[in-house]
Amino acid sequence: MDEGRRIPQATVARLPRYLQALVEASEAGTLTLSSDDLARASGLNSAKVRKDLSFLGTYGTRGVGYNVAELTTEISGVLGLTDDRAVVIIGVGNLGSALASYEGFDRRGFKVVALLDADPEKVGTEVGGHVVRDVAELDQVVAEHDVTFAVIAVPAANAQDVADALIHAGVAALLNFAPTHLTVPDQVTCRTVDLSTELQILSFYEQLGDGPSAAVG
Amino acid sequence: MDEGRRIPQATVARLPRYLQALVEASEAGTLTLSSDDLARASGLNSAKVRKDLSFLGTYGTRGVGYNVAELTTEISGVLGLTDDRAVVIIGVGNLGSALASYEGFDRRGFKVVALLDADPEKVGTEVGGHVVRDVAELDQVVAEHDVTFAVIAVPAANAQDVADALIHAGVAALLNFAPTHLTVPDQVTCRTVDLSTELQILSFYEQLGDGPSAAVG
DNA sequence: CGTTGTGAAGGAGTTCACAGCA
DNA sequence: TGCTGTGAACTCCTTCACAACG
Repeated sequence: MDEGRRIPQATVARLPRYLQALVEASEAGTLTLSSDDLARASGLNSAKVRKDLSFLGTYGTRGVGYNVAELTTEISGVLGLTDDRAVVIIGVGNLGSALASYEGFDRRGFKVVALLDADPEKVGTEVGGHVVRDVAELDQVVAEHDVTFAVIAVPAANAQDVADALIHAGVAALLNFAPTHLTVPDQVTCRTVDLSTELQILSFYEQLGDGPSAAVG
Repeated sequence: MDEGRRIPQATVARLPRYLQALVEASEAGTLTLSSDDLARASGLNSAKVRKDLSFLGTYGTRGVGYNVAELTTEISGVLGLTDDRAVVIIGVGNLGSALASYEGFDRRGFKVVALLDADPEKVGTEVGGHVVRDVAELDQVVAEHDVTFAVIAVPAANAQDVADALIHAGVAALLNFAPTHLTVPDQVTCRTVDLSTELQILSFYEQLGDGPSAAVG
């Protein structure tokens, strides 16, 4: 209930994994999980799990473990997943189209409210249950649906311009799939996921013949 | 030229960014870049850039900067990007199809040699210039093309089985897009990229009204 | 008795600040 | 003079080990 603590970045990056393990446990009818159970499900060790969860407060019971329902609620709350969040996807190429049809968004409370593209050929077509709108309507769409999240799936050359437009429109969080660094003001959060970067990192460890498994984005 | 050094994980994860900045500089006709130039292009600071590059050896010239061509070769070499690597994609759903058509792979020396799926309806169809093959042919495909990399784009429930089959077939590096932790032996490298995890992390920092921008996978 | 919660120790990564070299 | 390369300080994260407690 209290929120005085500052949660370390590394811990924040792992909370989604715990959440997923909790959801799976819940679906399987499990009522409590020990730090060791959570560790095995997430590929971590139990000390790390306990330390991470201790930053959220005291939710475990000694000798028993963590209550699945209670911890699920707590982590969801900390991550800000209690209300649905409106998301727009910019760029309806291969990746943008795939993301538009991805069910994982809705399942976690992220509601895709619009797809936008600059290509007149694409505007008006239907993709993943949405009619593609013109990127020029961005401000309007953002205001209309109170959009806070955007997914950038445009070519690298246009990504910074798109980001600037999104920020101007009032979007506060960007998930960037363009293989380029985006410069954003402090109050805007941006994460970049680059597939070829991932493969290159993989390549390094592969040629080493061994490497740290795992890795969240 | 020497390779006695152990390169820190954090540095490895940033090398692709430098490589990208170098390629862009090269295309723009720039011959040298200072650590400060590289820092600005990658959204880092110059001390970090210099420290990172110092792990590769001594490639800079004091008072001048780094030779673009030379450093490009060096980083490519360290990442093991000198030869083309054969990649298979397992799972031809929305995401798998998008990845099959993604040009970023080829551009970095990763050659998609086959798409595989378990669904008989999909086997035989053409996606991104490849005829989809049956996942039962996995061993054969891997042997045929000397495949070392695989992209897993199947539902979470099947991901571990697919990973096991890939490892059995001799694949050494996995890029997993299924939202689940995969257990792999030490000599196999696995990275997981989960879109909804990314959004959840984003959500945390968004509600904070501020956060660390950037983030490679 | 089993499992959490946590100080303390240890390790990794970042930043500082400047000597050293072109 | 300008920029690299790097020891040293610092901050952040992980692991250990055990007291506290249901």
